[in-house]
Amino acid sequence: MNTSHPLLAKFERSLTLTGAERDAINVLPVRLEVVKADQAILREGDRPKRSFLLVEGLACNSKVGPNGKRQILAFHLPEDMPDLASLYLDLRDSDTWAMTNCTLAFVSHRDLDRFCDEQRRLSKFLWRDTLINASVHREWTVNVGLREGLARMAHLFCELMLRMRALGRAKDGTCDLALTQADLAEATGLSQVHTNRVIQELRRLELISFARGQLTVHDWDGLVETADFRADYLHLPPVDRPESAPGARRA
Amino acid sequence: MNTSHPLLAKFERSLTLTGAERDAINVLPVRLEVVKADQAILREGDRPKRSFLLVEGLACNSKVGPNGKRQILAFHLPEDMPDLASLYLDLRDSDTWAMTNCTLAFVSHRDLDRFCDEQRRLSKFLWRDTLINASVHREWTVNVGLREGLARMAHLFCELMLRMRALGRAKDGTCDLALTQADLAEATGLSQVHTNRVIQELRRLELISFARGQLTVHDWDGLVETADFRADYLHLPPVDRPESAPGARRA
DNA sequence: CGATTTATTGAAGAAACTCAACTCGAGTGG
DNA sequence: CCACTCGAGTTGAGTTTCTTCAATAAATCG
Repeated sequence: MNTSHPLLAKFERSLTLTGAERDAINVLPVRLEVVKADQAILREGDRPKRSFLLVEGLACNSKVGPNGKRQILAFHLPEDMPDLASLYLDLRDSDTWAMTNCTLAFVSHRDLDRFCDEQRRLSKFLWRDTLINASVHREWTVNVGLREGLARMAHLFCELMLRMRALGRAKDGTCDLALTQADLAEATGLSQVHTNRVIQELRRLELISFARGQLTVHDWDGLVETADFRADYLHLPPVDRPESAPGARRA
Repeated sequence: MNTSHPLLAKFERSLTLTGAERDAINVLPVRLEVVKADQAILREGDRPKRSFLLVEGLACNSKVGPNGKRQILAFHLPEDMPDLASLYLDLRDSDTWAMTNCTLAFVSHRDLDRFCDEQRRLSKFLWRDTLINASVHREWTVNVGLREGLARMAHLFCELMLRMRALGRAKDGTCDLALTQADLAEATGLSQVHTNRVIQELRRLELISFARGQLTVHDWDGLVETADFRADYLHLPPVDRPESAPGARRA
């Protein structure tokens, strides 16, 4: 059981911390909470007094549209802070859902605000984190607005695989992703039926497997090509482990 | 000719500044530049060393998709800072275009970074500004992913009218918007032909007029309803002028 | 005024949607 | 251990929305 501060892992994945910075993080009071799968963590209209880091689990950000249908706007993986925005934007403008059982580390806005005043470098890193979020949103708009079904789904798989990989949670082109086809439909703006057909096509092309909450990329280059995927928008930290490509071609 | 600092107007629209804050802003070196209509201001892949405030004109943020088609991701009106993100996110992930002749006020990242360190309240306001940008991106994803053509276009008109209004640039439900139907098509992810038909339908329903770079809303409530529009996501400052609704019903 | 955008129209076709039924697999409880 | 249930995935068929192509009208600009 590791008792280190949940925020440490997040910062240390990208930064080399000074002693003072590390101390400031360790001193930041956090409160761990667990949310069951398919429960709302935050709702549109909420005015949270604290933000949280996703320690473990899979969450999503979504909005409900006219016909009652839901649009998923982002998936959140461990070390994400899906609600950092509420620190300086009182009113929540979308919902956040736990897709699996999630462990959350809450920090009060009061403490976080002071932390940002005192730890300028780390504050800028957090700001940057919210900017990357916005960049991902932009790419999703392109995805939904411009790409047809097959490319759209392929693009989503590319993003998820790379992000999981960056967290060290993908091995040999395989990672756990507890998503149903219905979830993928809501994320791509496609119907469930069409989502199913698109996934079948991706399988037929031998680009991926996706079943029982597990994604495997068989042909990374092929997937990237059908997705028109360029990873820049994710602003991922440079890969330090020399593990070559995310998945070998025709693995 | 007003010679006051371009950033002052932006801050003062939402905040009551202290003398020290006002001084800090006035001391911030800016450089005014003009960009002609249909010129790129920034490109994907750029690494700007300065950010800018849009002083006058209309700009947009966009990305080019697989088929060479362009998706517009946001429209930028005066007092916006379309590229504030580059302050803490080196690599530009989208293009910024001037849609009309634009006047830009550039501030170097070095100066802006120091400004943010020293002026904590104003720094948070700028951070908040980027968070609102992200919120708008989210709503656009919903727009493109969930709403059908008519509602999608109506939604865009609602947003633009409210934002122009918040700037005091709309009178009697009318505002100048130098956009072509092709621009609107790129912003909504619809084809030009379909965009044209959708706009005709909005006219037929007597909700709006849109011609020669001028938008008029004839029936705000009706437009809001067909758009499924809720303004929360814009996080607009509370309306101080008691000018009732943006446009009277069946004006 | 002629040239060049911008807007509009018609018609055929593609992509994706809805509805409805059916299969499959993983529990659960008798 | 088997029948049952329930969620997830799959299939077929008809329909809608939107696209593309191509041509025409109207507005704008030098």
